[in-house]
Formats: sequence, structure tokens, C-alpha cells
Amino acid sequence: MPRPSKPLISRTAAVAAALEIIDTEGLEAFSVPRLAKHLGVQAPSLYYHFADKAELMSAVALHVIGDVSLPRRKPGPDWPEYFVTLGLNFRTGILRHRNAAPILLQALPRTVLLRRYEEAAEFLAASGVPEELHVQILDGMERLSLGAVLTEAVRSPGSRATIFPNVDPASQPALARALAANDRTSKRLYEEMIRSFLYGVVRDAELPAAQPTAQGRRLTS
Amino acid sequence: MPRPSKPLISRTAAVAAALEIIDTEGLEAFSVPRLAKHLGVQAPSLYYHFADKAELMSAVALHVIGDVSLPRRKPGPDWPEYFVTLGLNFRTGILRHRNAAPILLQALPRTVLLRRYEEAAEFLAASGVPEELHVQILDGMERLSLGAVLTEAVRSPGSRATIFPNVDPASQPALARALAANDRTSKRLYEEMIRSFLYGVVRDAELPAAQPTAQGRRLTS
DNA sequence: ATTATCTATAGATCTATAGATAATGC
DNA sequence: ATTATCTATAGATCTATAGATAATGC
Repeated sequence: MPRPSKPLISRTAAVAAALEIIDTEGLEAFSVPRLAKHLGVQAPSLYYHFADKAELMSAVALHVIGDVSLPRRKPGPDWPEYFVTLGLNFRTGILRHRNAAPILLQALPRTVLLRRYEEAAEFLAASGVPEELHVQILDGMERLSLGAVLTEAVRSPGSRATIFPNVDPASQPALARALAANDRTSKRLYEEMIRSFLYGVVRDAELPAAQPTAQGRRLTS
Repeated sequence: MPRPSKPLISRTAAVAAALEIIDTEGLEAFSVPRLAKHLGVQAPSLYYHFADKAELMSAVALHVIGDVSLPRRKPGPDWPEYFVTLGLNFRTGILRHRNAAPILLQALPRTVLLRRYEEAAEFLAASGVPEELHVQILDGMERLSLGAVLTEAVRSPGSRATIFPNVDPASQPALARALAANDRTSKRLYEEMIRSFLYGVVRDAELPAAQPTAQGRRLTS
């Protein structure tokens, strides 16, 4: 039946199905014929909606980060918390689809992220953060959050429980002690990592100094 | 000739050839038959040296990070520079083989990195850094450097020149201003990112405070 | 005329195993 | 006997295009 009364395929349905395959069977399991079977159509039909496989993957990547919501916070001296929230949202969104994480690295058009950067840059300016630091903060946040989340996403199910897997106290005593002295979860480490970074960036700036945590103190100049 | 006088294939030669293919033709171009042709042997012969393709990829990943040398620094109050050097070595080593970067994310056994962490943990202890911070620092350094370098490695040749590509001053004025106010290269941003992070981690600790840069100042308590 | 599917198929690969075979080392 | 290659091949895919075809909307 060469043209159905109602279209069988839509881009969004195709992307959702692709993500479902990747989530449940892994990235390797994904292919165009595979997706077609999942949708109950023939493989070549998908090429009517996507130019090629790369465009499909790109659409999947967009869908994954499209779910990440931007923080609704007022500019001000606690501006670092905007980025902490952003980073955590980002982490949650990606970990929901951890098998798709490698796609983000390769197929994510950077121009998409840039639209968010503009808003973040405005936020920084409105918060009184010196302009010289904006690129440091935005570039740093991109690298840090993408990297931090990707490494977490590809971790095997077995090694997810501990921060470092298979530490042998006999041959790695210093590491074992370090682990024993740590009481933070992976999520908490990530969250604090963002605060630390932002605090460090503004360490020499006059103001607005970061007051990221309850114990946060002001820098003297 | 079913067995040559001298072996035609060695693991190291195979890995080196694999990396050469990946470097010059991209990760997609790599396959076992492809590697065999490059070595002048038949594809199945490679399965005598590697159990499967995954083991081969893993060996390639190991080779890439094997080139990264550990810093030779004495423990002391400028301990952050140990990590800055480590991070820069890591960056240089990976950017030498940027097409192989995605392999590191997926095929790198974490136990390999752990051997280095033990040395780093000893170094932190000897420098007088409180034990509670060791995991924060090691975990943070892993996420930060892997992430920062991967995002840099997959950047397309065209967009490498600028920090953010295709910024339109009309629609993205805040971003354009931020870029204009930035005078740092990608490498420099990465380097300072590590310093900022480490400085931030110890921001509340009594001592040894980080003195990462010439302008570095001490925290008051 | 345009839209959205289908069938058919080109064309190129891949991964991995089984089993033969000759050189080497004991 | 072991080592290190080879040939042959199973078996499974893939990506993508060409061209047919029927439903829809003008």
C-alpha cells in the first residue's frame, strides 16, 4: 500500500523509537533497518524523512539535550547556583539515556548549545560577573559537564556503585584511604565540582565573589 | 606460506598500524580487514593475536594513554601544578590522536587509570592535602580532563580556530562581547580550568592553600 | 502534482570460525 | 608438538538509490 491515508512515520516518532532501541539494546544495536522494523515500516521509507543516518543520529542527540530545562533563577551574587542547577539538569537528562551518550560527543551540533550560551552570558552580565571571565565560565562549563557526565554514563553497571572500581588496599593503600575518607556520591561530587570550579574562576576577582555553599567564604583581596 | 620464519604480526605493530589508519582516515575507516591489508597479511591472522575486535580497540586505547608521561614533581605547597602538568600531558597525548578519542571513552579499562591514581593519591598525601579532598580531586581530574579533551578532540577542523563557532553579534550580543573580552587560547583555558577547580576544592581548607598562578592569593580563614 | 510509502536491489562490508599447512623448537 | 600464518567461507548486516504506486489536495 504505497501511500497510507495517514502518514506512518513522523520525525519525532522515529527519533523516539530510535532512542528506545538505544536505551534498551544499546547503541550498537541501532541501525536503519532495525528502526524500521521497530516502527513497522520498510527501511527505505525512513530516507524520506531523514537525508541519511547521520541526520537521524543528530536528531536523536538533539532530542536528548532538548529535554534539559534551563534554570529559572534571578541574576545576583549566588549566580553560581544557576550553573549548578544547569549542570545537574544536564546530568539527569543524559543519564536517562546513557547508551546514547557517545552520540552527543560526535553528532551534537555545537550551534544548538550556543543558543543556551547566549542566555547564560546575559545572566552572567546581569549578575555583575566581569566580562573577561564569561568565556572561561561558559567554555569550562561545557567541557566539565559534558565530560563529567559522559564518563559517568559509560560506566559499566557493576562499577557504578563505587567511585573507583576494584581498588586493592594492599597494592593501592593511598587510594583505599582516600576512598574511605570520602562520603560523597557521584552526583554530589559532580555538583561540588561545578561549585569548586566557579569559585576558583572568580578567586581573584573583586566581586561578586561566589558564595556557593553554606560554608562558602569571601575572598580577601 | 603458512608459517613465516619470522612472525609477520606483533601486537605492538598491529596497534601502531591501527592507530595510523585511525589518525589518517578516521575511526570509521578502521576494520579488521582494513588493518590486515595495511599490514600486508590476511584478516583472520589477526585473530591469532587478539581475541576479538574489542580487545584490539582496547589495546589502541591503552597505547594512546600509555604515551602520557607522569609529572616529576616534588610534593609541596605548589602541588596543583602536578595536576596541571598531568592534565596538559594528557591533552597533548590525546590530541596527537584525536580521531581515536571516542575509543577512550568506551574501551579504556578504568583499572589502567587507577594505577596512576595511586601515585597521585600518594602525592597529595605527601603534599599535606587533607585526605577528605583526595577523592574529590582525583575524580574531578578524571572527569574534567577526559571531558575537556574529548570535546576539544572531536571539534571539526573549521571550528577549531575559535572558542565558539558561528557567533552572530546581532542575535548573540552577550556572547559576542564575551568572546571579544577573552584573550585565551583553548589550551590556556584548559590549563586555567584545572587551576580554578583545584583552587576551588581547597577553598575552605586551612592549608596548604593552592598558589597556582603568579597572581594566586591565599585564602583567609 | 505532490506526498509518503513500497519493492527490489546494488554494492559493499563486516566479524569470526574451521581447518589446512609449513616452519620452528624440543 | 607448537606456533603463526593461510584459504575458504558462513552468515549476517549495512547504507542508500531507483523507480513503482496509490492516496491526497488543489
